[in-house]
Amino acid sequence: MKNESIPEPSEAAAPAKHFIRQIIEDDLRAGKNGGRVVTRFPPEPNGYLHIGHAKAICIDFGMALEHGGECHLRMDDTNPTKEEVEYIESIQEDVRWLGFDWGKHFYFASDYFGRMFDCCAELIRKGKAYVCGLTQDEWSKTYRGAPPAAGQPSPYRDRPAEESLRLFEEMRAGKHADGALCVRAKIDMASPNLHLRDPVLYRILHAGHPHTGNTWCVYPTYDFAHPLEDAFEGITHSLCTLEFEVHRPLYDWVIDNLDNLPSRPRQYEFARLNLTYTVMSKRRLLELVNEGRVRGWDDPRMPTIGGLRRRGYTPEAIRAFVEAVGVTKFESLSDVALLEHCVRDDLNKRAARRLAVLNPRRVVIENASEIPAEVDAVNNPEDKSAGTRKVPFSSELFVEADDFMENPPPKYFRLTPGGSVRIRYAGFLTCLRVEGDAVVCRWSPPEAALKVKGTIHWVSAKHAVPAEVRLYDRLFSVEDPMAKAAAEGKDYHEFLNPDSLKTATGFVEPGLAAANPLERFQFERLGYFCVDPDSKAGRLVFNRAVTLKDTWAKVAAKA
RNA sequence: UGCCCGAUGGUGUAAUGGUAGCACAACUGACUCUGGAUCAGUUUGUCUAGGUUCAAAUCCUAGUCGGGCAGCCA
Repeated sequence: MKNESIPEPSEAAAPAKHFIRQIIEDDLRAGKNGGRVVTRFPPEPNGYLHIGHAKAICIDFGMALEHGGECHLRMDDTNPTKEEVEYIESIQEDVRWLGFDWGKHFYFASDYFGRMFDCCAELIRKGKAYVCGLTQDEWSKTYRGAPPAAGQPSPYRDRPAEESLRLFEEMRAGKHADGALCVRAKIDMASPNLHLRDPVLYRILHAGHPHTGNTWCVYPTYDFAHPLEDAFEGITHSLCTLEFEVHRPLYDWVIDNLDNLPSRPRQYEFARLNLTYTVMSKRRLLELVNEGRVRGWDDPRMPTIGGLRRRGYTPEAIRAFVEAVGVTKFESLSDVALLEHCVRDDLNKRAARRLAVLNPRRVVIENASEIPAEVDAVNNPEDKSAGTRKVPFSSELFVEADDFMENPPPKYFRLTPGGSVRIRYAGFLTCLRVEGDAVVCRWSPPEAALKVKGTIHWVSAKHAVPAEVRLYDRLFSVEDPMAKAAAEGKDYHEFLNPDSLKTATGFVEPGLAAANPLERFQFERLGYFCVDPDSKAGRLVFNRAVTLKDTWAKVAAKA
């Protein structure tokens, strides 16, 4: 049935074979890991997820999904002094919203504390780890050393295994204060890679843990815990960001020096996502919230998943963006315009069209007796199945103030004195005169087929419903606020965009009064908008996700 | 400073020794009851210097620039 001369459409749509896809597919071809692909997304529950995490989520879950594997969601909670339960819920919500499913594979690193303790004891028994009594200060100032110079061995390095084992048990039993002792791997004090100079495997932390409570007062470090978590869960491809590259030899050391681990995971690193006109670090985002620069973690200007969701961005758009950005080891700065393109591209196909006027100008129709009571409007020209709706019409309209000019510049295609325009779905208006704040017009039916160059949107003044419309723009006015601040010795706050939020009180067509929170629409000729959760019956609130492309704005800006 | 990693148009990426391609952005034009969408087109690129090779973005060496590491953070 297939016509061989027509190329497979899937070929053109095939996603880029980035290096991680390449590795996974090579492994599969070579029959590694029994043909299984198991990945994991391991957030530390110490903050809200942002679009940078979305990239990692799409890669972690995406690679598994694409190759018939599974992806585990794992809370990497090895440091009770930094983590909070509050975030565990929101992380799950965000991953789910992005469209990914971990099935039954929801784990906590802390669930493995018992096994990890045993692994550490095994290393001690083998003479590959020891309990060290040096203070942090002594270690970093006099023993660790700084490359190219080698470090000096800890005086405790050759402590007999039995003694270390006994002390390790005492650490667990709570007999020692925070920092008094720690367990170190015995690797190489002369290594040019500092992570191999007897790194800490276990430390004492007398702190309540959000998940294990007071069961433990010794906790494994990331470097010891992570390879174990991966091995315990049978992870095949442990994908993380570039800053862990130098940790990989230690990751491998842990796995290679332990017997009876159930699997042999491999770590691969890719570049994290950076976006223009925003900041991405948890610390900076927290500052913006705490300083009241934004209204909260889910403020629609924030690059958090919660913020993007509230702004009206779709999971599909975010996933398309991540795919478009690609996966490499190059630390790049991606243009937020590409994200916005993905949002428009998705919403154009799916969002129902509605009429709304943000900055009203009153129009009075003189031949009121000739006008219809309502008109038919197409819900989505990109999707016939969306159907049509009735929109009430009357002799008094609101149009956008920008759509009328008494002294128009050249190439202005909208309403002008003596001129005519089409009004969307409802025939034509010809401007007769201006009377006070009102533009007086004569109405003509669609059949009149007046020759006009423009179409403007409108709402019937007596039927329209008032709405608060929040117009968002970029949070910062420069592409790379952190880099610019560093280069110019300034504070990044100086580059905050003072106009990142403008509020308009507009009017929307009456059907919109019944819209649900987070429902998305295109307001014709204006952009894509989303019902804010603040919205209530009688007090509608919309967020602008993104404007429509506006070529007139460019022409006007040049003139 | 030592080690590790990286460098392709304005931005993000592809090309796996054999015609430097795609997307976004920008700019033209066509079309249009959204100055939207769509369609057609244009501009712009292999960090530098050597080497290997019939042939180098790709391999080698050196340099330049950028990023990372030097927590008992992750």
